Amino acid sequence: MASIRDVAKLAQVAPSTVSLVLNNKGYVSEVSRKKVLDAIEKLNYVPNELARNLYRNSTNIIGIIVPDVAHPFFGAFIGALEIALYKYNYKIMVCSTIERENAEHEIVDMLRRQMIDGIIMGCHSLEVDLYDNVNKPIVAFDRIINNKIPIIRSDHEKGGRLAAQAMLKAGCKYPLQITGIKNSSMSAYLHHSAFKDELSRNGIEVINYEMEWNKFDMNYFKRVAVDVFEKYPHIDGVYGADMVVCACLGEARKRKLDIPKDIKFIAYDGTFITESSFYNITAIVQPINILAQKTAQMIVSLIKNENIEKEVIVPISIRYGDTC
Amino acid sequence: MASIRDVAKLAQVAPSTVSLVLNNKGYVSEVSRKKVLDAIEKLNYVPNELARNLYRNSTNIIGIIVPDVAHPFFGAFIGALEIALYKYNYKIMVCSTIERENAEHEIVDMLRRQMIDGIIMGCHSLEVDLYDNVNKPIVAFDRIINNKIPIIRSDHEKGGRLAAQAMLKAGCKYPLQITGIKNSSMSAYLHHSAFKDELSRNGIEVINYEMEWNKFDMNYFKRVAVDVFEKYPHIDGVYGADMVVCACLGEARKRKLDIPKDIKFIAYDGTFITESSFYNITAIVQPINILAQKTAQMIVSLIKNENIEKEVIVPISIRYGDTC
DNA sequence: GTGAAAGCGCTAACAG
DNA sequence: CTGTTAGCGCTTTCAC
Repeated sequence: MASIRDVAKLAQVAPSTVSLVLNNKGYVSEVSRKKVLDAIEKLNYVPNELARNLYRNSTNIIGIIVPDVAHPFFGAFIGALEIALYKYNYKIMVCSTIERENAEHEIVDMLRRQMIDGIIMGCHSLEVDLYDNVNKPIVAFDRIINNKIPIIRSDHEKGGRLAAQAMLKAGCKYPLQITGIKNSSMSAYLHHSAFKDELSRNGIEVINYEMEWNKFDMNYFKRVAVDVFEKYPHIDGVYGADMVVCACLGEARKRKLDIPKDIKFIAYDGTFITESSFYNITAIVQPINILAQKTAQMIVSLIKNENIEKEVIVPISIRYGDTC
Repeated sequence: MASIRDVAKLAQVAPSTVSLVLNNKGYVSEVSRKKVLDAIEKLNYVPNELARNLYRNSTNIIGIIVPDVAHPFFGAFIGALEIALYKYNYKIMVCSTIERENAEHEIVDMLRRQMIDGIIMGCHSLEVDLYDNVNKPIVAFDRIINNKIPIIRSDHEKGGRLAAQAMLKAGCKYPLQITGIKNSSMSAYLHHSAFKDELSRNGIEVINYEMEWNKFDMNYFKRVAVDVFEKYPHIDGVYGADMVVCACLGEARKRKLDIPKDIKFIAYDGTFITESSFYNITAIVQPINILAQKTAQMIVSLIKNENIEKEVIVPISIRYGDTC
């Protein structure tokens, strides 16, 4: 591995001159510049980023924690974040907490150890106090951690209301919603309670079906779907996150229900799977790209020590499909 | 930021002693150890990983390139890789090439600059010569780069054959396969040609429908589905990757075809979306966890300079659903 | 314009 | 068992 000193030696200049050329800083005579560039070429020299990182005390890497990369919502979010952060010259390092409980500790630790410049926290931590003494850039995505850490999320209250209104308009009388909520600090709580309230205000009571929390595999959702229809065969509307609604649609088919006549479905999130199913599923669509852009912007501002808003709420909308 | 020197000063020992304590190396008297630990506690000291990285000339980060993190296959692969690599104490850094053409250059560059210790290359590069002079750990996932870089993939030939046999058994006479292949170095080529050959051997000709390459969005697949049925309304079997098969199923529904009586479907990959659709889609299932484990194992061996196999081929199987 | 020198924070020889 | 010292490879003052 050629170092900057080797280049300097070959070019017959000082290491600092090489550095200036590399970083396009200060003034370097054309003669020296040429000699340096030639030497770099000849030695096939590549600067060592680790030394730079040490000097600058930063890596231009942002850590991202999500429950599960393979989940369509988080997958899309991460993809969008990668692109958004790239514009600010940051790379991403992804950690999933599902199946790896201590991922959260680890990434906070990496922040402390200077391995990453900031964290985008998109999972539902149970150990909020983990973040108490970390006075470094952290942005919370769709989750309240503490009152110091800024948060970005969709307008879930409106999302829940939109869904409720669509159910009402479609003439739904016995709606059921499937929740997977640990506690009210999770913002999913917001749309589910808005959904319930809005319907209730119109004289319709929503059945709450509670799932296990932080479960994302299709087989589990299928079991939930079976259970939902066994316990509540009379329902004529289902509201829940994309994947579980997909599973319920499949179950409705097995039960030979006519969709949307017999039963209506609205999915929350509106990831590609609501469009890839047999039916186009009516969905409340979270604007993933905008969320990612805002999140990227915020973590970068935080790193630069700029002023930021404590809360960014992004508008949400409904996309009508065949199921409601 | 407290440094190792501050700790040493407070503990009244030398920095090297602190280092020994931190790394649990060599012998340190209980008295010194205690003093050091106290000082660390008091100063809230956290070692700076960047300095370590510089010294060791490694970061324990593996770069992963895929076309699209949000794609269900790659999402699952990345999730599995994260877990597999975690066991070897590596973190991952993800890059998608879709929408970011130069991601590939960048990540190779990071390898050169010592920012990452190795690369798992899971996208279909068009610039194979990019890798010619990189004499560092690279593993190719499902893709031939050059004869120096080891490859891991499923047994696609068998996958194609299994699909063909299932189609035959189901009595399919006019199968169509949807490909998205750039050139024969892509291993998708293998299963598609095996599929065609196997059916041909049984007197059945497969129609080839060629999609654009490296396109992964659902809307595109839906357009493809419409086009497929418009051009070839008489087909009674569709074979292709998960997402496009999902789209075709949706189109078949619109055309009121009876599934699987009128038309059969087999999806290649078998990601969760084949199980989340209205139907359980019959699929050739790539063993993502095993692929990820083998890939992780291989890149780690490569980093450690151990001997490795040049090619690892993992068995594949068919999962019967409702569509064939 | 350019070079010498200090230092980012840590590790590992090597004396003692 | 512990301290001194010399780097890892780069950047940046600060003289010249």
